[in-house]
Amino acid sequence: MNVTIKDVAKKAGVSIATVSLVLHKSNRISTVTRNKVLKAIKELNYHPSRSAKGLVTRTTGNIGFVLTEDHFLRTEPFYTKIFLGTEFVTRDNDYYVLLSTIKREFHEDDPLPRFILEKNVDGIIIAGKVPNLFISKLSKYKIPLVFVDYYPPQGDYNVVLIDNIKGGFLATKYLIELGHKDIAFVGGDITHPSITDRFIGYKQALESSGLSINPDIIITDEDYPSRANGYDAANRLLNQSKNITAIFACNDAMALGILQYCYDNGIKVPDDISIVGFDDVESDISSTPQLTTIRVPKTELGIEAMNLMVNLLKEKEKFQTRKILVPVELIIRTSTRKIK
Amino acid sequence: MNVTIKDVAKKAGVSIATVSLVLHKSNRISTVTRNKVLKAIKELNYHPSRSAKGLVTRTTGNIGFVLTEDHFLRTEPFYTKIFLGTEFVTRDNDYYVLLSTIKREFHEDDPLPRFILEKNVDGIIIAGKVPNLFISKLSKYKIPLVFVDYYPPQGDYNVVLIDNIKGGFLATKYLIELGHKDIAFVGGDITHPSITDRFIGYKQALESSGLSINPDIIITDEDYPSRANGYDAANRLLNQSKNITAIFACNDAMALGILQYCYDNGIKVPDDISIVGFDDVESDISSTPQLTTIRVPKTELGIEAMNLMVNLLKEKEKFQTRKILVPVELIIRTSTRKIK
DNA sequence: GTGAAAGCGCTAACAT
DNA sequence: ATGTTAGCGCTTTCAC
Repeated sequence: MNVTIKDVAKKAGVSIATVSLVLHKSNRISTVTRNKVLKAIKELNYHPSRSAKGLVTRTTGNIGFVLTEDHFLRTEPFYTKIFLGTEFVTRDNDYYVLLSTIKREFHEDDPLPRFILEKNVDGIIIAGKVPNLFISKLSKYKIPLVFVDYYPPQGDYNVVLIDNIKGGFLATKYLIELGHKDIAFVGGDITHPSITDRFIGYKQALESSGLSINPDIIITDEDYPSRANGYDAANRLLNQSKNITAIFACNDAMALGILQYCYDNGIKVPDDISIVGFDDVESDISSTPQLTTIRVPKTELGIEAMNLMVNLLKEKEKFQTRKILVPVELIIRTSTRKIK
Repeated sequence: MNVTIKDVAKKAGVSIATVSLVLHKSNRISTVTRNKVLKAIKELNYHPSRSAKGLVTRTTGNIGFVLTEDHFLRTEPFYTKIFLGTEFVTRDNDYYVLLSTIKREFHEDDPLPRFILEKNVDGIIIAGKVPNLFISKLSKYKIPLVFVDYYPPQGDYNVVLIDNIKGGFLATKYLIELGHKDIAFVGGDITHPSITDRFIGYKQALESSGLSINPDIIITDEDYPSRANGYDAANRLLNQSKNITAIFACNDAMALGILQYCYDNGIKVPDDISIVGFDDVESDISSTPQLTTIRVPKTELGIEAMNLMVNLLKEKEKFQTRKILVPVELIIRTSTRKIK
């Protein structure tokens, strides 16, 4: 059999209550006794049974992590890294993470993740955009929630977000500082909050520099910010507006598509045109030229989200909803250049 | 409070033992009683407490899933899909999956995943190549193991593998049937069992067709089967051996690198050279031409691994180690053509 | 500062 | 065919 609290108590010559007290950092235990107990725990390699603990405390020690299947399977391991960040935090916090995907299209009678139905998590972290219907069904369960990289359209929630506005601002500001004036914006699904914010940052940078916003060089009608759609957007954009000297793409995938289009059509980057992306994905093969971009600390997002959750669970009632903005950083590489 | 077995018993007008018996599909319960209980369970939306159950059965209901961090974060979601496969199976099997990554370089005093130290899993699935040191440290814990997409160099283990030999054979055989005779092999790390097997399949196909194996057109000294290394291998290969008409790359990443090299150097695919890959990766942007390849059912690998684990846990002692080979399939696209 | 004991929800051996 | 009950390992209240 496994070693239990009884074994520890016997070895340390104390009662099991004392062992429990030591484990919970109670200060009503003398240093001598505490050390005896700690020593016994170490020698026996004792680990408390989660089942027993859970039974009495009515907690599970599990945190659910939910995201849509397509997010989880994305080629760029964006959400995978967020997940990993949450996992890192739990290593020091005595929680386990249970991951479950849901369908991107969530229907009325689609099942919720089993850990929700069975109440087998103490809290749930939701990563990326999820269907509204899912959120509303989930709300009935009164489980603490933390959203990461997505803010639901309505309601007051705990969220951890990239500072997208700042990122859009930094990217655009940098291009302006390089002397660019005709700076195009290429976005995918502009209804996505992250893209909207990057676009806001773009506009703020232009305005703050006294540059006007030219709707002709703003492309936001692609349905998804993919590489292929970036290629397509570049095609439309560059054939129509000849005086563009720089493009801010809403993410690296689109930027890489634009880069590809330029390469295929003899447009030199950064000589003819400067390009800035967003995300800082590591491609399997690095692009030529290398992309100037906004670095998003993905793992950090997960770390922040799980820390938030852990605190939330610790403080219980008196916890107020919190918003955390994770800062981003401009990474200057070779897809941008100064112009006169 | 949550609804417990007592509530169900009261509602159904039976004892808690009867409820438990019904739950465990005992046949010593009359149909009438069973239905009463089932009805109460449904009406109360009762879910047994895992903690209580775990406490008495000394099980946790959790399965660990371990892989190296670099595997998990690979651009192509190969292992992510395997993981998802395991998750799918657990939805019907009342287990939860706990994922933990380990370092690719595992050192003597690196910590094992916490769920192992705390004995909080009933079994562990190990995906992809992991350090030998990790396996040997793990073995001390006497936890049932299933390996997926990797076979440890020594020991008798439960494994779920791709039929790599068959895949290598199918790919090469197809090229031979198209009339190719000078078929190069481009592999990455040839010491990796999967690559070794694909290479064996390659040789078997050549031999079975009476073709000789030409060491000059076999490149196996790249350290990792990446796109960049495929590019590099193509560079060396095609500058040195002018009469090659086809290349079997050990995976799609390398094949795409080769494709890129051909494109950059004016070599037409499939006109000048036919290329076959392995894995059937979906790229963010589909290559031109599209890659003929061997499809590997990734989710299926996870499903098989978890099924194996569930059965293993069910049968306990009398379980003999099992090997499962998951079949692969030739996917013919446009990177290959018949020659005269 | 420490211990005794109740009880969390369940399973399984035993009784009826 | 169904019920009674001990006990799994732990936390927590209450006594001392």
